[in-house]
Amino acid sequence: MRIATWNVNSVRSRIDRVMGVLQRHDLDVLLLQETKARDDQFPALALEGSGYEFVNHGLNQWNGVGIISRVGLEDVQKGFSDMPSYGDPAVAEARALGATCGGVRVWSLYVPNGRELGHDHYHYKLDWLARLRDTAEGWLIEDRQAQIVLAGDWNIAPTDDDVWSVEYYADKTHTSEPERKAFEAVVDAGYTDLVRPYTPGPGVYTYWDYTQLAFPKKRGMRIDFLLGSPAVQERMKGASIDREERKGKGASDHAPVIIDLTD
DNA sequence: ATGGTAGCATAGCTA
Repeated sequence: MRIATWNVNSVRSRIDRVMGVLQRHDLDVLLLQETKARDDQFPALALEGSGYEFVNHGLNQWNGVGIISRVGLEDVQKGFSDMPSYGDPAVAEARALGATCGGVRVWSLYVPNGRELGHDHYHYKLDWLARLRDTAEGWLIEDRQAQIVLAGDWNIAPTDDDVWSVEYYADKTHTSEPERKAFEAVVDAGYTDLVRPYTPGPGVYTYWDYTQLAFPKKRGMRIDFLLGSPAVQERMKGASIDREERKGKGASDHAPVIIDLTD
C-alpha cells in the first residue's frame, strides 16, 4: 500500500500533475494540502473513471486539504475537536481532514505557517500543534494498535539538517525552539517520522521557495512529513521524496513524499 | 533594502 502527501499549491491549477503523481507512484492514497478550492470547486471531472474518489475540506481561497483514494474513503472527518481558529471565526480554516483508507486512518494536515516569530499567527500555530498532539495521543491511548498516519505540511524544520541555512532562518519561523518542541511532542506521543530512515539528511528537502532560484541553488527545507503510529511503523517497506516533481514549468513549491507499506 | 514568484476574491493578501 502506497500513501503520499503533497502540498499541491492549488489542485485546480495542477490537476494534470496530480494525475501524473497518482499514476507514476501507483498511489493508493494521496493527501493534499493547499488545495485552494472550496469543496464545490474540486476538479472532480478529472478523477471520473480513474478508480479514485476524493474528499476536500476547503472553505475559502487559502489553505484547504484533500484526500484522493482508490481503496475507499470511510469515516471522513473534517477537522478535529476543539481546533483553535485564527482571525474571523466565521471563516473557519480547513487544516485537517481525516479518513480511513484500506484500514489505515490517514490525516491530511496543513499546520499554520506562523508568519513571524511572536505574531498572533505564531501562537496560533503552537496552540494548534498542542491540540493536535493531545488529540492524537488520545487516539493511541484508546487503541495502541491503531494504524494512524499524520501527514502533511508541518511548516516546521525539526533539525538544523533540514534547512539550507541555519543562519537564514535564525530570526524566522519554522526553526524556532518552541516550534521544534511542538513537533517533538507529537513524536513523543507515539508517532515517528516514517520517511527519514529512508532519506537521511542533511540537505534532503521537500520544499523550495519559488523566488530567487531556490530550487536550482538547492536552498530548501524539509517540512513535509508522514508520522506513523507503532502499527504503521511495523509495516514500513520504503519511502521517498519525489524531487523530480519540483522541476519544470507549473511545479508546486513542494515535492510529494511517499511511503510504501506491506500489504 | 523588501525584492524575488505563484496562487486566487485579479488586488493585495498569503505563502
